[in-house]
Amino acid sequence: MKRTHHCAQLTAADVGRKVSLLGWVDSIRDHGGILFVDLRDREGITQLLFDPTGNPGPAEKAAALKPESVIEIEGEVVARPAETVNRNLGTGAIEVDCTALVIHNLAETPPFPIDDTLGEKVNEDLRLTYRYLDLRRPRLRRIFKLRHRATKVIRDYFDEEGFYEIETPILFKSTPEGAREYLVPSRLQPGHFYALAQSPQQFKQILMVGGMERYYQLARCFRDEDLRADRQPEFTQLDLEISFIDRDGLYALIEGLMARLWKDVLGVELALPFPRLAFKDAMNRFGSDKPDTRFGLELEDFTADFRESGFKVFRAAAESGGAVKALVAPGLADITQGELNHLTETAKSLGAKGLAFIKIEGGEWKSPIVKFFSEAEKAALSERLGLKDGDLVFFAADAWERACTILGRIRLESAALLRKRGRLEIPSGRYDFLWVVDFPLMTYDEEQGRYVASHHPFTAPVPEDVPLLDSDPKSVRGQHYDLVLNGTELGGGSIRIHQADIQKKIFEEVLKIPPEVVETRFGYLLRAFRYGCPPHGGIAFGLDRIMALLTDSASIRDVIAFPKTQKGQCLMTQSPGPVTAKQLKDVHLTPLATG
RNA sequence: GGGGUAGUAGCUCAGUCGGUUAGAGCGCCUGCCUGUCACGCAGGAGGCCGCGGGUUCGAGUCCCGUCUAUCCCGCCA
Repeated sequence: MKRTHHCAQLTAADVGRKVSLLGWVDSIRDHGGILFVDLRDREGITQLLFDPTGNPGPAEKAAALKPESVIEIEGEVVARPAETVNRNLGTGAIEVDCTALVIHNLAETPPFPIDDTLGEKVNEDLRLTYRYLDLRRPRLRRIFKLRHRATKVIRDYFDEEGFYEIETPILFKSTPEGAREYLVPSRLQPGHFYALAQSPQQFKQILMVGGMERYYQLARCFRDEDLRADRQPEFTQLDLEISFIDRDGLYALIEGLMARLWKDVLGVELALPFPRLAFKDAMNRFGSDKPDTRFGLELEDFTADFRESGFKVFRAAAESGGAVKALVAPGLADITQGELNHLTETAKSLGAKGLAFIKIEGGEWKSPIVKFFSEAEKAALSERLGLKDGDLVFFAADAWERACTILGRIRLESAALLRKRGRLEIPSGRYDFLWVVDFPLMTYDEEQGRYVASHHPFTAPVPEDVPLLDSDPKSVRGQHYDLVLNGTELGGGSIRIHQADIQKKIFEEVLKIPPEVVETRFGYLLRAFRYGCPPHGGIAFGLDRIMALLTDSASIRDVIAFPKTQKGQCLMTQSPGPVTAKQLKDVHLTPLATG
């Protein structure tokens, strides 16, 4: 089998050349006598000519072809008649006059069109069932080409920066502190289980203790949690860890990586360095710890203005240490009742009791609550929000973080409504990177009645906040950082604790994990920290999320070759599936009676 | 676990107020066609209206349940 060229290669310069091409039949145009085939391979399309007068054998065979069949041809490159040149095709000036045709695989009719515009609309479950057909669409071919290029750039960059690529175990032990894990029963150790690694976190820290200094990995990770458009049960992390580095060093390293990725993959120059925003400011201004800063619509704080308000709901929030936040959607006073109901439901799903609003129409404030406002309160709103006719104002009054979160969500929804009306434009090709920093090290978990690590328990506190660990844990800031792009969290990491005594204190005294549990789960790590542990830090990125942004994909399923559905199934292979009684017996499992 | 959306021909969809034989475009099959490139022309086949139950003289249409996909909340150290 010889292939002299691929299907995007031949041009007018090749006229007269004898060539051999292999690929898929993209389309057939049978004119009764003469017959054209568009031959497609990974690289492009070349038109084949089957002429019954010149080469009756191949032409007769070609009449039996069906789309998506795999064929091999030999022929001569000929110039197309001037008036039939296809300028939309790189190879449109020529065609191959076929002298031989081998049909390697005559395809059945595909269940859906292999076409970008038509195929995009086809139900995803059908496309996933026949993923190999979906993958033939140009859009997906481009995605996986770009994914390959991106991982190549990543490997080159870290190689130049002195990193080692090191693999860590996927079969790990259960560490119930984090995400729910996939359990793997051990055959050799009856009653014991591995857990599939939810991230290489602990191993990469041990690699630092092991003196590797600079580690990275494109690591497959597993989490048995409910899925979303940006979450799959198995996904790929770009994971790295560095000894002897501080936060600024890490920011510069990662900014260099992103700049290289965007340049080499998309040809886009990113402005460096990325802005940094404290968690508190991100919440106050955007109502999110992963703010989309491509548009304004920032939140304003009116807590002080309503501390003595006649409007009980606002006063109560302000008096009890919460916040009163407001958001203007310019020109959205024409919101429909349905849209407003939807926003209210959204606010309620986040714990709001309702969604207070004011429509400004014809110089009047139309709102169920405005009658409770004093003139001073109205003046404060009017002045600080710069209200104009046609504007719509939303309010949230609640505990600070909840009030921010609610309005943050309303901000995104309002932006979507404004975009739909053509009143807000977010240019495609705009990439707003930013670092979110100064996260609280702990947050108090009402359900468990104790503090839990906001990021993970290995995050080092900001040095000047260490004295507060005992007195006021919730105001201790962690040396944690998230990289956010256009409202998506690309990744996060931290400078780690590298001293056994501080790590033990965090586990036992702050997080209140019983010492014996600390010993079984993390004993080996604490032990390692006692034998010369370098200061270190790292970060991990969702490679799938990065690829989704680089390829403008709505879901990471588009950038994963064989993704799973929201119920965690692979529709093509029908996994997960049942196993035999013997298999269960081998791993010492007995099924529970169900139903 | 909860909320939203969708499910009608192979695909994408339409289907009025509950009414007679459920339609369209693409695809598929047959025939014709020697310069097309979304080739064209003529003809044809193709339906458990996701599934189950209910209301009704009558259900694709209304009600209840259920399944699947998807979006979101919870969850994701």
